[in-house]
Amino acid sequence: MANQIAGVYEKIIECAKKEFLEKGFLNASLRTIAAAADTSTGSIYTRFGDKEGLFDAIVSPAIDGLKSMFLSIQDDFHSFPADVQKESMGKYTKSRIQDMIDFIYDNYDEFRLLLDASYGTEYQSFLDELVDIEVDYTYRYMKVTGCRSTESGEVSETFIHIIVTAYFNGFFEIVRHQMPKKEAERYVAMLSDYHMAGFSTVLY
Amino acid sequence: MANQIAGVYEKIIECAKKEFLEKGFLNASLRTIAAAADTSTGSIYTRFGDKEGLFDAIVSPAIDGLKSMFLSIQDDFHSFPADVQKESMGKYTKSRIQDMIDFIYDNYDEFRLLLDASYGTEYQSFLDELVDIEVDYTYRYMKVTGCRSTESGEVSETFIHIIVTAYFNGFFEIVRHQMPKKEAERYVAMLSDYHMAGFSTVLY
Amino acid sequence: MANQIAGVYEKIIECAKKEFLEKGFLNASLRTIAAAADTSTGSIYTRFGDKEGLFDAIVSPAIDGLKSMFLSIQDDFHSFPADVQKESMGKYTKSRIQDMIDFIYDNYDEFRLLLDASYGTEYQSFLDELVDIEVDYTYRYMKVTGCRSTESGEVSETFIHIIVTAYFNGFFEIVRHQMPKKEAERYVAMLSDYHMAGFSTVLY
Amino acid sequence: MANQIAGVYEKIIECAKKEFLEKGFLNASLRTIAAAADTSTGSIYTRFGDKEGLFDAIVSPAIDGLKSMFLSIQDDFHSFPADVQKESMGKYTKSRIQDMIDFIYDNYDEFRLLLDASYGTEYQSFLDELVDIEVDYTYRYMKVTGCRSTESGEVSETFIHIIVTAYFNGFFEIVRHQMPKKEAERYVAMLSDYHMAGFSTVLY
DNA sequence: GATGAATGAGCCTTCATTCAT
DNA sequence: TATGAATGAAGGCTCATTCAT
Repeated sequence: MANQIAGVYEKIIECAKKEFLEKGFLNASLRTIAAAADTSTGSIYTRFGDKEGLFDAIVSPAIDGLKSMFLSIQDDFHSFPADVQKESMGKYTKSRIQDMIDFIYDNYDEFRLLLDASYGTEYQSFLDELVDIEVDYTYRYMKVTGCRSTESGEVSETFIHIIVTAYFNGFFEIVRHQMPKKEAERYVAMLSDYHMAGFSTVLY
Repeated sequence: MANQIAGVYEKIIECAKKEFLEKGFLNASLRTIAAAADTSTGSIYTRFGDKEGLFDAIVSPAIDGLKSMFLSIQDDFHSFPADVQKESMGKYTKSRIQDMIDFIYDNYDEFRLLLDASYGTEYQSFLDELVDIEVDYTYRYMKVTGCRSTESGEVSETFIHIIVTAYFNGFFEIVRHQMPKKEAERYVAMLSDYHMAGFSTVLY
Repeated sequence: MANQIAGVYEKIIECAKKEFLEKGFLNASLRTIAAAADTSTGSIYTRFGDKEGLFDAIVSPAIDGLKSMFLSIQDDFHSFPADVQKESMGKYTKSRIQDMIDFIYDNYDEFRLLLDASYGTEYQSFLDELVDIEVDYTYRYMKVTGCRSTESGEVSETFIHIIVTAYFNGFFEIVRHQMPKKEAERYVAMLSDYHMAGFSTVLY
Repeated sequence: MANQIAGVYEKIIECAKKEFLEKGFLNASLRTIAAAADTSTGSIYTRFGDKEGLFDAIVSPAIDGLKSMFLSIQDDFHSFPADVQKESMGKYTKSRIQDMIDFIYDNYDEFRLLLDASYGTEYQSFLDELVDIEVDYTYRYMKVTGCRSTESGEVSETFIHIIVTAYFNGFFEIVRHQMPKKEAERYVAMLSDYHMAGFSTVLY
């Protein structure tokens, strides 16, 4: 059984990144990618199944990494006692967010792909998963801290969903705007304050 | 005089809406649209110039309507004396936002098109124009009300841009999530509070 | 019965000239012409039958004019006695050729159309008719002046045809090269000498 | 290894020749060609890139062959001493021209394509290259043999260009008129004499 | 006669995917 | 497993011409 030629996988990934970034998923051409990677279209299919599989391969490690990082951040936080959660929320969040920024800037192209070139893909709205996680934990947080806003019906689940989405959208502007990292860090800090304030208005 | 056959224009628009909504701009097929509308591809070209022209015809009245409504809201508000602006801001905004919601729900499909199916189109980021307007007026408001946050450099223009974008993105979730109108109204109200609070945190 | 609107015919002709010159017959668009002439495609069909008819209308007066001028030149010359023909040939030809040059420069665009933009048209090789006439008279001339080259078989009809074609092609380079008229006159003179010399080599 | 199916290339070429000859480049249809060759349009693109590439593939070997043959003829001749050039000119030319005729008749369809069906193609005026070469060498010849006509200004460059063009046009009438080869040979011989005579009239 | 919308075949080209080698 | 040619549907678009008004 012949093994796959070493290095081709990586080269395809590399060239595909470029092509997808340039033209978007829908307008990218597998032939162009194969040619740039000095290989055949067939070898893309062997490795990645199809066009979407290729996109997936590029992008899913970044997603998974971010997601699991995000999950562990949340888990850690929510394992604190309720009162600790309540008082450390702001501080804690801020400190851990830096890890996420680091991760994003270590995988910058992948996130640009996700945000700017994923139309036509299952990742079209990759934010949603992150949002869902955050929403989930927000609920737990509210329950634990005795926040009644949702139970009373004043605040619907959809609303929470939306503001969390807003938060993440805002967050990822650091990618969409291709901000230098230093700048990004300042913005995210302000954005957090901004949302924290909004949050307090709504949840109490 | 060779007039266009009555009703064909409307039928094309109607079928195009459906097709675009279903497949997105890029994947929509003019042939399919023409067939569904019982006419020829040529007749689409007669009426709309090209594929983008067709999309444009569907969507631009909605955009123009919303934009001009938005502009007049802003103009009205900013013609008040500074102190009136400052105290009436929240109330005023809320009352006029209802008009926008009404307008959006009167042109719901068009806005869904704009938000979910415009990839590949000049409207790819139709929000940006709205955002620009709002940002503009926000600056005027800050100047008039003596807010120093931007001048001091604490708050950069980019940041303002981003939070305004966040606000509009949040706002249009009522379309993306296809919320029933009643629900939408409540959400927007809360969203406004939410952002107003964030705003106060940042601008003072 | 409604008459055709005055001036439209001329305007169509004028705009069509421009379009044909620019794009060639095949790539020219009747719609473009109609639009430029502030009229409808239909009105082109009323006046000219079809695309080729339009080209024809522009170009055939120039052709007919040149042809009849050419014929009368030939007729005049060939009504001279044989000996007069023989000795005056060079001089006569030269003097009358000036008339043709004048005519061509008075209808310059039309001849450019004929030479550069007639592909796809029955005029693709408009020279041929002129050539045929000239060949005809050349034969008469040879018969009258007792030239035996063709009868002996040394010179075939096809050959004569070809060198006459060569002559006319050379002649019309004044159009293809868009030579200023003064320049054209000098060239044609030299070209005539050139061909006269070649002719004498072959016919005796 | 995915090789092209044997014989398809040739079959496409063959069918394309026919189609181009029949309808000219612009009006020829790739679909028709593909169908006639029992293959898909895509396979034309695989092999030839595009419509023009297909035309090119048919025609460029013939062009290149003729051009290089022509160049080597000229080079050989111009490597003779001036006096040899002057006296052997006629004889030499004639003998080598036979090679060109042979080559043309060995690639007859290709030259018909070039002359009658290349409108819309970069070969639209394939003669010009040949003419340029000839003009070039003509100048060298005049310099070497001490001909002063051009330096004195009596004969302009344009004029030389035109008569050389005339010569080549005359030459290729053997293709345009689809002359039998034997006939062609006789004609070309006479044409050469004819032009040689004209040439002497003008250049001395 | 004038209009110009309608027609619909036809154009070249591109593409993801398949599959014989 | 690698290759890359083959497929052939589908794409947007243009056009000369027709014909109802």
